Amino acid sequence: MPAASKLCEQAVQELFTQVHLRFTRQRYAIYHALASVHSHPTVDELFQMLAQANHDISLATVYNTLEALVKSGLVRKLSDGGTSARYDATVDDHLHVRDKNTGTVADVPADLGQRLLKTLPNEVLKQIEIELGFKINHVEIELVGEYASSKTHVA
Amino acid sequence: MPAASKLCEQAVQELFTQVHLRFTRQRYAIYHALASVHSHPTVDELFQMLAQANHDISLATVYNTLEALVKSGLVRKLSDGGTSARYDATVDDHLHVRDKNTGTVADVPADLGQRLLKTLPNEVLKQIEIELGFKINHVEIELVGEYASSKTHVA
DNA sequence: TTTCCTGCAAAAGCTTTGCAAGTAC
DNA sequence: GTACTTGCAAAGCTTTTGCAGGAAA
Repeated sequence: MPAASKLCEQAVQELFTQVHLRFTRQRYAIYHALASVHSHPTVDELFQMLAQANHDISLATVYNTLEALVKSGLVRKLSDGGTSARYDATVDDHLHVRDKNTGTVADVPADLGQRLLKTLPNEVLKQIEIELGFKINHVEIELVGEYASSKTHVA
Repeated sequence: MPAASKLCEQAVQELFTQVHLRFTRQRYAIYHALASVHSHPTVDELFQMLAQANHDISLATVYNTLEALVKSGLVRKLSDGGTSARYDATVDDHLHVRDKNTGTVADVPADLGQRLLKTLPNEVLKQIEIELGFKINHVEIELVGEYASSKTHVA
């Protein structure tokens, strides 16, 4: 499993080579930023982060690169509840928590997440694949709700 | 649980009253269309459906109404993998299957879905709520993959 | 050298909004 | 009668695209 454990240029370069992606300064910056951060940023948030870190990069490149990373399977595209997409450099199955009020997405601590994921009965998933003629690539679980403290603007 | 089992005007009107939504011809048409259909349409798909059924309605109203329905909890907003949102009139927890290639979302047959959902251990969910200070409103599970027959345009 | 990537700016989609007229309550 | 909805068109977002110059392999 190609986890983002080592983020030095060399490691990322190898990762890219494995999936036949050219290694560029911009792609490294984007992947590195995404893998270093625990939130699941939108394109624009990522763009801001990179801009502030003095990386000179264009918004279109962020879009293009993320699409390329998703296609290679190095990054996953998530739904935020709202208008724009969010991205996640962790591609193993894991749990997300989504705040209804803000759209932000956070990870559930690995141990708890695993406990929940491991309970999913494989034979049921297999049966779904057979009944629907559908190949499951991964399972996405989101706990939707709100933080106790975020009881702000609810209509 | 306010399920969309009876869709006559009266039933929907009651439903709306319960959640303090004014009952209008357009809102009825939108909710009825959404609840009658098994796919999980995008705003535009819904708008097309209504237009073809001779309902005279504006796109903005579809957006406004869906937002109102989501706020009242009568409808759920889903992520399609792509650019536009999808909507679902079934608010009980249930499983979705999302086709990577087309973005379409379908339901997993209720019996299979329930088998999977019932395995989720409540005590783990509770613990997540406590550890994160997060109130879980509902659980969203998506099986992402592709139909055996939809092996079309994959790069 | 060849092929792909980047950046810009322009275009295309999706969603929201202001406002006047209409409708539920 | 009052407050909320509708519909239109315009504005605001997010995302994609064409193309010329630049960089990786």
